[in-house]
Amino acid sequence: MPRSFYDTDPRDRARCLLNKLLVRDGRAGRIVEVEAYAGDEDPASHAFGGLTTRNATMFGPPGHLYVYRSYGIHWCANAVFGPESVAMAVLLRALVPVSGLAPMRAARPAARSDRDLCRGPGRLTQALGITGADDGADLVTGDRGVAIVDDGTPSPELPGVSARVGITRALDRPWRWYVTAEACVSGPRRTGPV
DNA sequence: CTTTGGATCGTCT
DNA sequence: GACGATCCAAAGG
Repeated sequence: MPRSFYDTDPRDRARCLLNKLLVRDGRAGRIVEVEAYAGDEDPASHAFGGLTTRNATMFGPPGHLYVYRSYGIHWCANAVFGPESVAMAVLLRALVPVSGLAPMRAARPAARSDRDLCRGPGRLTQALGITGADDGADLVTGDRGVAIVDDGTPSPELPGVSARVGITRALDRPWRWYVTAEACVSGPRRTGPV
């Protein structure tokens, strides 16, 4: 994806990431669930309240990877959106495994089936081997082996839409999008289509 | 299938 | 000193 793809408001463009590929060295998965976080306008965003050491990558140029530690245990991966100094991002919540299944299984012995390899934000980073060391990687150039690429598969015309998962504030904002009827979408219950 | 509780630690108050 | 943009195993229907 070109840099310009990311240099805009993720609330308008996050759904365009659906069906794109997240690639990590020999492993790849199709993005089927995303959430937009709108910086200082969004009480649920890590950037709400301004620049800190943790969220600094979100304030940088678009098209980079923002990785943070969740609940002290897991890593979660975002694509940074919007111009420099504007801290917006899209959380990648689920993938359909496409290639490199063997190393994914090795990285996630707890997964009972391939469906669970990348179903959830903490799980997909574990399956692809993404950690805090990858924070700041350039998704456009793939300078550190992580990239988002378009293989020609179009995004769904009518993605599912819902409130974001796992947050306690700004629950009224419908900024989660997913591929309807896709078994690898996360959550105990999948919300219905639009 | 659903619910529940524990793990674990960097970050910000 | 509290609290997460979570996951997993265990237990009950």
